[in-house]
Order: sequence, then structure tokens, then C-alpha cells
Amino acid sequence: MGYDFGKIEKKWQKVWAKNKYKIWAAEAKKPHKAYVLDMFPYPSGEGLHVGHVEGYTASDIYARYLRMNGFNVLHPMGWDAFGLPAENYAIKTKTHPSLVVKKNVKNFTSQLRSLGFSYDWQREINTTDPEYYKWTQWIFLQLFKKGLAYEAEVPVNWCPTDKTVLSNEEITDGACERCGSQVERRNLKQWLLKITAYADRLLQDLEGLDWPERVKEMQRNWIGRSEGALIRFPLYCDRVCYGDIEVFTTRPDTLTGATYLVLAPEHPWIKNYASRIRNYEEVRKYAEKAKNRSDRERQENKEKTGVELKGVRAINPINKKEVPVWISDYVLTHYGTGAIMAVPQHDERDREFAEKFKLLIADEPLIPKDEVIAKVGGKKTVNYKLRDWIFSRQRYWGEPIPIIKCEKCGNVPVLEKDLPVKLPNVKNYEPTGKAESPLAGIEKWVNVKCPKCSAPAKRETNTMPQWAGSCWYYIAYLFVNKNLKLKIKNSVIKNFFKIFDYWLPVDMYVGGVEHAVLHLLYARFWHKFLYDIKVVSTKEPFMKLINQGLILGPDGQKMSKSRGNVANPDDLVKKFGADSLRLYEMFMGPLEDAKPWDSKGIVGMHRFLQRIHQLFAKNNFQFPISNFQTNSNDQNSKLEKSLHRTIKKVTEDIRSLRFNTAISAMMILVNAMEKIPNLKIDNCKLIIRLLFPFAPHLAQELWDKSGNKTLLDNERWPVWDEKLVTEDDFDLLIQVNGKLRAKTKVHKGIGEEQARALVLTNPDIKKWVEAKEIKKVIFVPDRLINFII
RNA sequence: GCUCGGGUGGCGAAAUGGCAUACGCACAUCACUUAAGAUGAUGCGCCGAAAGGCAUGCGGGUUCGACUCCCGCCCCGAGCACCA
Repeated sequence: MGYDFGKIEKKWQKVWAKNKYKIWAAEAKKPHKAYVLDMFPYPSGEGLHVGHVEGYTASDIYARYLRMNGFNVLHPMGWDAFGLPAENYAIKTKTHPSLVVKKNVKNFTSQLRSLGFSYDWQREINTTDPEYYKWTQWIFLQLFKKGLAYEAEVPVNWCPTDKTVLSNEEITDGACERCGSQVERRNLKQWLLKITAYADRLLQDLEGLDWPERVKEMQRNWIGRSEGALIRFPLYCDRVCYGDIEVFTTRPDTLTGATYLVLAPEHPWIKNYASRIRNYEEVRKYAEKAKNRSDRERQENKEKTGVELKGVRAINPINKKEVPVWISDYVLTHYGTGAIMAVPQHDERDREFAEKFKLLIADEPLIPKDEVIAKVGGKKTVNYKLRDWIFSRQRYWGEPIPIIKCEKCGNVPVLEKDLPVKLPNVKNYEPTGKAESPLAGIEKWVNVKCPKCSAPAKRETNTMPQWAGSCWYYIAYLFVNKNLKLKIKNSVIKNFFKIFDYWLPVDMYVGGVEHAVLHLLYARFWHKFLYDIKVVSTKEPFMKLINQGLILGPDGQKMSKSRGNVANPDDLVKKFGADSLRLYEMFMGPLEDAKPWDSKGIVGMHRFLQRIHQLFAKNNFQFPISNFQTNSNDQNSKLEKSLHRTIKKVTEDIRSLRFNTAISAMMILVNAMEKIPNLKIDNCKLIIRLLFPFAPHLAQELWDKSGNKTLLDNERWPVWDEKLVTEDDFDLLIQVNGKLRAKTKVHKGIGEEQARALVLTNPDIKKWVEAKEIKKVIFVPDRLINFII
């Protein structure tokens, strides 16, 4: 008779699993589609954490709600399984990464199933499946063919622990985002993707997205657009001109106040004209030191340093005045032109530098920007902080970059028909620590014929970064169950278009905010590229984005093993059941807020479910159908009204993802039901349906026990009766000078005069207003009356 | 420093111009019990004997009426940060 959640949950999970979870299969047939997407997990050895459960429960509730409202819902799940964690773990345990992934996926799958998430498992994907990464490689080839994937020698961030290059997006405060090591600067030949070509579109199209403002703001900052001008300053050594130095400035109007120039230590002019610089040795030493200074060191010690280029003078083009030229590491080589005009009067950093080195701080007239630009022959321009995406990784566990290096033909793309370029199965996949991946050592794999000239050639041995597979996985779900394994042909790709048109864009995307300038930026970039080559027909992949808030430990700190404040979903499911865990995580507070975990809180949710079960069990899962008059004062009649108000509230709350208040509304209803000795409502069926998206196992069990043979997934969402939601009476609030003094129940639609007469006889009010002059009366129909005395 | 959030009981929170503190946790008392646990009932912002007064970070303003709108400040969180 008790609430045996363990048995109930296993029982229904088994029923749902029939025919490969066909019950949740999405078919591109019905008119109204809804694509409800979770950020797919990295299948780590740690397993699912409560943060996953939060986002996945929210999207599951939403998906179930839409399904019951007749939508054709696509709610898929898959595995983002390439990358460092699996590989590092594999090295540590001497197991092949593919086996590690296999094992972890198995664990994640059973965890997700134990929580009752309604995924379309027929569409499960895995980024490490060759049939999947065949398409990742195909997209890379398209980028290459359009000149958007290119090789160049660039200064890169090198993580000495993970022994690979990282992208700028993967660095936080000069440290590897993953392992925390200080990154080193190295100059290496790398593959890059030209994300900068999309900078403006990535920025502009943010406007139309229903995304959290802070995520949009982070992307805006990251792209960092600034409008300004390029201005040339001629450089002289001993009255001989040695070319121009071009500076970028957003304030050409302050040119008159530019009293010196500063070049980045790496600026090429310095090496090119070394012999003209009198103190070159000193300059070289400074540049050398700056190069070795990590980004973090530069940030921590903001004390300005620098060296003047002796014997070098520049001419300010607006007033022809001679100004000195310095180098300093506060000027960055990779932004703008790597050189600035310093205006100490206007710029805090320039002022600090000028004060330290006793340089001229000149007063100046401001001249309109356009006028200055025209006068000195400057050029209006736009600069971005965003830099091209460094796409090579010197590691084994990633998609091979499908390029063949031929001495005669250069970089030659692998033929599409030869995709996928499979990752060879090797024994030794430890990183080399050099600028090449472990694949370089596998001669059998590396040595191939050039597809163009058939001469002996070598494969590119770098692999793609972890983010590659997740750049398009939401598209992979759309054709995975039928077509992923097909040979690549144009006709095949064309066949996909109709499916893409139907499902895209994603209607609701739920995931953590940590991907704001990583996955979400990269995926938008690839999507826009796929739009340009006419694979997809929408400009943006994700219309609506929801970031679930971080779940903190009970101590208010971020959950971590070392702090010992981690809540483990498996333990909680075992102890309280999946339904209790789902409900608790949704009840904790607003979905998007960070919230501390309360180990006692889940008890309350468990009790709530237990009470519902008890309520039904007590009535043998049957409530007699009554023929009471609606609008009578009978308890059951009142309850019916509460029920309809609850339906309305829960419906509206699910639509706006306010699950915490939806749950409290259901609790209020159940509390009321418990107080009625002979429940006489047939409408308990409606309550079960309301509960279903939140606690699907218990709801289905009650539905079954009440004599229904159907699955709730196929039932309709309840509709409230507007007549029952509105009341005939209301509590008229009686205020004196804006303070509430009494209230009284009256009929709706009562007029001001009538209300006034009625209220003034009220003894509670009499004492406040008698012997006082009523100056004014404010009457708000169907709400309140306020006497000003 | 800049940008974006936020500040309400012992705790998680609700109310977005009209009944502040719904719902849940914790706590207290009682019932049941040999006991513990579970369960149920009742209570639970502060001051006050009561009438009543005071409370939504602080100070002002708008309004008949402000947690809610406006101005200034303080504090907490997140992101960015020598980006010219």
C-alpha cells in the first residue's frame, strides 16, 4: 500500500523502453513541431551530476507538456565524447579512449534512463563514431574549399600539462581552462578557422535571439567590435624617413594630443630597422623579456614598463610635431596594428605611462573625427577583439583533419568519397609534447598518395578540437536514424534539406552558461557557414536559450570532490526515487538562478509524492463521480474550482518555465484535497495529468491503478474551464489613507456608491473614519476602496 | 575599472503598482509509540498585555497606495579587463 517508488519507477521505465523507446520517437509529419534540445554531455568517468539533472528535467517537463498538447516534439540525446578528459583518463588507466568512452556512455545512459527522461533514443549520436565524424570532416572540407580553413604560423597558447595548443576561448586568466596550468606562448604552424569573417554577422544577429542578456553580452564583449581609424605616422631617423607606422585609434578626434607613439615589443618595424635604433641592444632585451612574460604576469603587474627607441622620431600628421617612439608591453601585438598613438590627456593608460617616463601631456583642441581623418589621409576601419579560431590539437583523441600534405601540391583536401578519415587504432596515443600529434608516428597511416598528383604524400596529423563535433550535433539528430551512414553524394545532402527546414531552428535550448563564448559561438559560426553554402535555411541555430543556474553545495560553494560537498544523483534516486529528485530540483527556485543544495529539502518533495499516493490509495484509486451543483458551497464544488485554477496556473507556469511555482500550486491543491473526508471528484484524472511531466513514474502508476490502460504520453493536457476559474465574489480591501484596515466579501461588479455605503457601516472602519472629514475616495473596481481623511 | 544579474523570515523562496512573507525546509509543542523513527495536528517576521505600531540592503522621490516605478548610495554574485 505504501509508495514503493523503486518498484514503480523500474516498472514504467521498462514499459517505455519497448520498441526502442518508440513512444518518444519524433516523426517529421505533424504540422506543429517543437525541437527541445539539451546540451549533450561529455561522458566523463564521474557520471551525471545534479546540474545535468536540473537542465535535463526542465527540458523534459517542457517536452512532455508540448507532446500532450499535440506538438511533434524532437527531444534527442547524444555524446560529446572526443577530447582530453577521456584521453587523459585512458593514458592513466592504460585503456584505449574508445573503451573508456564506451564504458562511460553505458553508465550515463543508464543514469538518464533511471531519471525517466523522455528522449528519442533512436536518434542517439556519438561524436566519436566514424559515421558521425565523417560529416564533421565533410564540413571542414567545405570550410577549406571556401578559404575559411587555412594554415598559418601564429603565436599560440600551449598547455604544458595537456601538451597541446588551445584556442583563446579555452584560456581563462592565462591558464588552461581544463587543468589550470599556465599556458605558454609558442609560435607554431596551425590550422585556423576564419571566424573573424563572420564577426559582424555573429554580432548583429544576436539581436533577434531570445537568449539571456548576459550571454548575448558576453558574446558581444568577446567579439569586441570597435569603430575607429587607421592613421599613419612617418618615422624618421636622422632626418631620413624610414616608412610609416600605422596606428589604430577609436579617437581620431584627439590626434592633436598624441605626444608619443608606442609599439608592441613584437612590432616588425623594430627588427627591420634594428641598425637605425641607437639603443637596439636595450630594446631587444626588453622585447625578449616581454615575450617570456605570460599573460597573467602582464595582468598582475600593471606597472608600466617600456624603452624609448633612441634616435627614432615620428611626425604627428595633424600638426607636424616631432614625437618620441617607445616600445611597451601594454600595447598588444595582435590587436589593431600593434602600435598606438598615445594621448595622455585622454587615455588613462597613456597618462600613467607619460607620468612615469616624464613625457609631454599636451592640452589640445578636439577636432571632429571625420575632419581629422580627411586631413591626414586616415582610413575609417572596424576592429575586432575576436581572432581566428585555432583549430589544431596535438592529441590523439579527436577527428583527424582531412588534409593531405603534398610537397608539390601543398595542402590537398581528402576526396569526399574517401571520408571518413578514420582515427587509426593504435597502442601508443600519449601526446608527444612536440608540435605534432601521436598520429605522426604511425607511418602506415601517415604515408599516402596525393589525391591530385599521386606522388607520395603525408596526412595532416593534428586533430580537431573537442568543440568540432558539437558545432553541428543538433543537425546530426535530424538525419541520424536513417541517413548518417549514407555515402556522401550531393543528391544525398539535398535530400536532407527538407528535414532540416522542417526542424530548424531549435526552439528551446537548455544548458549551462559556461559555453557562452565557446560552443555557442562556434556553433553559430558553423551554422552561418552552412547557411551560406545552402545546407540550412535559417541564419541562427538556437532561437531560445535557457541557462539553468548552477547548483551549489550546501555550503554555498561550487560543488567539488575536494570540498566534499557534492550531491550524487544515483544515491538520491536510490533513496528517494527519480520523481522526488526531479521535483526537488525544480522546486529549489527559479530555473536560471544559482541555488545551494539542501540535503533536507528533497525530503519535503518525497513527502509530497507520498501524500499523493496515499490520497489515491486510501480511495482505492477511484473517486466516486458526483453530481453536485457547480457553484454550490459544497466542499467538493469548491475543490473543483481550485482544481481548475491550478490547471491554469500550472499551464501558464510551464509555458514560462516557472516550475517552482507550478509545483507549489499543485501542493496547495493536494493540501486542500486531503482536508476533504469524502472526495467526490472524477477530475482527479486531471491532477494526474498535471503531475505527469514533473513526476512521470508516479503519475503513470496512479493512472494505471485508476483503471486506465493508456500511456499518459498519449493523453491530452487538461484544459481549464474559464467559468470555474473566475469567482463571483471577491474580498474588497478597505483602506484608510492607503493602509489596509479591513476586508469584506462582496459580489463582483459592485459600484462605488454601493460599496461606500456598505463599507461605512462596517464597525472596523467606523472607528477610523468617524468624526473625520473624508477628503477623497479611491475606488478600484473589483479590488479595493481607499478613504483619504 | 566597465557590463550584466541580484539583495524579502532561521534557510530555499512567493508576490512585478493594490492583502508582504504563498509553497517547502528547519524549529517548537501535542497526539500515536515501551522508545526511536515515520506519520498526523497546531504554532512559527519583529516590538507590544492589548489597541496597535514597525519591517522587503540604505537614503530620497513619484503615487490615494511602492518589494514592485524613478534618482543617488552600499553590499553580494557572474562576466570582461592595458583591446588604444
